[in-house]
Amino acid sequence: MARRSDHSREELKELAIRAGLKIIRNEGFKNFSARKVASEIGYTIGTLYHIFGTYDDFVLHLNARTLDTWYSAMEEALHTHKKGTPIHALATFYIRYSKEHYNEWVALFEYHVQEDKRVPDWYLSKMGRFFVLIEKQLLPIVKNNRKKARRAAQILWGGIHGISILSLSGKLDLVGAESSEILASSLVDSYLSGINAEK
Amino acid sequence: MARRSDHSREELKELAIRAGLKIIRNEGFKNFSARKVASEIGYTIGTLYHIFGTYDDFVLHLNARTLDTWYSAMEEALHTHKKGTPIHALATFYIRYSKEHYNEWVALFEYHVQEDKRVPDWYLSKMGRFFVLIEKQLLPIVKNNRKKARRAAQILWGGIHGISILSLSGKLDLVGAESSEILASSLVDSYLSGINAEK
DNA sequence: ACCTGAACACCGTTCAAGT
DNA sequence: ACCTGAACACCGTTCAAGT
Repeated sequence: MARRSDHSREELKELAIRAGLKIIRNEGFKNFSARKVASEIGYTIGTLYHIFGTYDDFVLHLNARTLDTWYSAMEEALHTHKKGTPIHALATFYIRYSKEHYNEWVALFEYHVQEDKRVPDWYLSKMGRFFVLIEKQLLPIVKNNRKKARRAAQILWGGIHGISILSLSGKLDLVGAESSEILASSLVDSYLSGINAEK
Repeated sequence: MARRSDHSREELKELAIRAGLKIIRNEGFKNFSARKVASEIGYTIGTLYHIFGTYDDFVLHLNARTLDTWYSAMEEALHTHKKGTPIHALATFYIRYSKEHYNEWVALFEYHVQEDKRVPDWYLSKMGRFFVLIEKQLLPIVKNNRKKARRAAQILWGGIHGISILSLSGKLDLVGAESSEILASSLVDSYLSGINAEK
């Protein structure tokens, strides 16, 4: 038994990615497995390895898809936001999105490749787009100082990310529960106001 | 065969925690398993479950130990720092510590309990101490406004945490590599300067 | 060339059975 | 009461063997 030509390699890849994200979404990353995906799409585990090489590569492709979806939604949010600065719109969107897509978001940031292996460049550049987008919004605020904008983008993105993590993993619960939206927005306020006070 | 009274329940617990942290430290959280700990301390996997109840509870106890060690070191850092503000000292210490104890730190923040289960209160209060410590340093900066200090503590801790994560997981690599120390320090500078500009 | 499925070396979890 | 170790239902990974 072999050589079912039901699907091309590309179709198979797409099938596996969709099924994988569906499992992550519905059952959480903790209950995700390559074997579950195989059985879901009606192929064997061997085929999945034939396509993706290794478990880590498979997850990387799933996360890449999540990043693509996320980035599109973020651009959309940027173009349609009505009130507040673009930076506030992005911060608010981050918090809301990570809450609504909690399970995909966990897979995205809780998954670390082995210490000896490096994250591939094509994946890093997908991450990089987010920083570029924020940097662009920051430029007019810092008088077109690119270096300053770049640094601010990293700090703000990291900061909002951290607030989101602590909040979603329940680690802010005991500390007096201001919502992560308020914290993120307050971070943006104070940080931007501080960055302009310096000369 | 049974009823070896080589160790009391408490001794066994301590043995397991030390062995567990050793494995995490040396081989990473990804290669950690309860079975490895059992074989390391010369007991069976059944005994480990007898003591800790479940895998999740075991990891929680390991992370609790990490938090204790970390908190002590942080207090120490606060009392011995020479230059800069206390907040800067704490921020710098966070970055350095998470880098030096990377594997334990991954176990600490990459591990999420099941969505339906809540993080137990005794564990949350261990997390809470960090916020209290920061809050105390912030109070004089915000004119003894407790609410403001509390919010600032959450934002700064979250922010530094996020910068640390992005940096350690290699996600800032492509974006132009300013060190996480500089980013964290810059966050503190601008944020505190911004928080004081508001009235 | 493409896909299978068995084999391997692991997991967490449970629990009847020993002393 | 304390601890064992086998059993269960899973994993990721590999690869000879089929068409």
